[in-house]
Amino acid sequence: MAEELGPIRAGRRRRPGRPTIAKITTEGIALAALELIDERGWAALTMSSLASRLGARAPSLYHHISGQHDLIDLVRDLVVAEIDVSMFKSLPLADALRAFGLSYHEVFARHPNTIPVLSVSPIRDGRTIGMYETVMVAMARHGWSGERSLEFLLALEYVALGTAFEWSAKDLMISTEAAEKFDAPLLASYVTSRTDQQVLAITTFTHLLDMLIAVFEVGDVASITRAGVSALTK
Amino acid sequence: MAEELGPIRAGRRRRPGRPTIAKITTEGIALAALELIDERGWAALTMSSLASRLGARAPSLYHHISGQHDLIDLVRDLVVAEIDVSMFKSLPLADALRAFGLSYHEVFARHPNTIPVLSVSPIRDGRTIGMYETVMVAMARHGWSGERSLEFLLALEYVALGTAFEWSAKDLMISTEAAEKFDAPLLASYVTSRTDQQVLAITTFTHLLDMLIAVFEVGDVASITRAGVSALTK
DNA sequence: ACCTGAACACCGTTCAAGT
DNA sequence: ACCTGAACACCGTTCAAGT
Repeated sequence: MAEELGPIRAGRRRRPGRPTIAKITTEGIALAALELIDERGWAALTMSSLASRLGARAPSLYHHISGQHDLIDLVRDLVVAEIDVSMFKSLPLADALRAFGLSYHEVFARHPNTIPVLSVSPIRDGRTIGMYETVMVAMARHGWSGERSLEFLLALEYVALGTAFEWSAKDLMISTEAAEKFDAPLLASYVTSRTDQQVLAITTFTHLLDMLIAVFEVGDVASITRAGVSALTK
Repeated sequence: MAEELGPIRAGRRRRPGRPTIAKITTEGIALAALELIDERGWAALTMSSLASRLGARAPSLYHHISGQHDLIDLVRDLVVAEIDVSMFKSLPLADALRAFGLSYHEVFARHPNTIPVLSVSPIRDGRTIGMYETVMVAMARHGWSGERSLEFLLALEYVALGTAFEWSAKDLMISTEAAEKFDAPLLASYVTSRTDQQVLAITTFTHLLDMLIAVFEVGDVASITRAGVSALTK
């Protein structure tokens, strides 16, 4: 005899209704979002693609996050969690800053696709604020002024994010093809010769980091004169 | 008697058909796009809003550009056109690099909303490639290696774009509210004390630029040792 | 409480119709 | 050649219906 199902079983997919155990958690959303960005970039992070990676539908996400806006904070929190700040408890300031800078760079070189959005979105998560505070406190303990501390930290970030993105992201900023197309032979030769991108990124960043530390160790950067540095011998 | 108009005059707006003089030009699109970004940011740059600023409809734009993709190149071309590179013909290298850096920073401080997209999109326009080549040629003439030239130029860009964006864009990266909310008193006090954002941005950038020039003037940045710079007296 | 389909307002882009 | 409305496939988000 005909079962009495009617339109209720018209489709083959799960019908609405609260599951006995939740399918989705905020942590799960964060992890899936970072995975998606690492693999395919922010443009691929749609509510639909994110939900399907979690075995659910886009509207379900709104029970756990308030909108796309929240995704940025969740992803930043995950990435910043990978940055080591423990060295400020044990090492002298200059050594700690170097180790911190290397860790910061390393983490973003591992997640270069996060940079385009994270580098231009206001910071709203506690973990990142906490990281800044840790660095600032260590600097203050060594007598650095607020201005000097902020200038150093921001310069470190710009250079770290810039090199990590420039040499790790899928699309390089300057392509050999573009340089050749517009008849810039010198630039083309420089760009082409950067063969091992990953190694060069770390080398370049390390040079710039050491330079920053050396200069800021002396005092406020305003006190460094061009004549002074020029007088240096190798 | 009823005029025989039917659906033809149903609306009051212009019907399709080629106008005797074109309403839109590629230059007009570029200028309108930059205006829109300066005023309201990239998110506000929709095909619809752009077309309406030109007195046309979104599909019309496709007769002049191939898609959103092209807008980035057009906007970059306009912005880079404002950067002065004439100093490389007249000034000694160090002075030319300083004047160039200041011009570069000034232009992006005037168009901070362009930074989030321009700083992470591959360069495809001839004017920007030409700017790089000009700087590279001047450096090569003074014996700078390709590696040294690229490292300097990229470091200059990261720092210039970073400071221009940090202190000029509508949303600051670190807000006093966030620092207070997450109990980071030192950071909060530093951020709060940055009262005159515009002036500080230029000051900070100038310090870092002078530092970069001083260090790179000596040689490849790899040759600068921490001990060497630390030995500097004020 | 939490998942869902349907619905809404908006995108970018294509295309045939019109001059 | 160039402008247009209509149409399409896709967004993010809301909400009532369902458990």
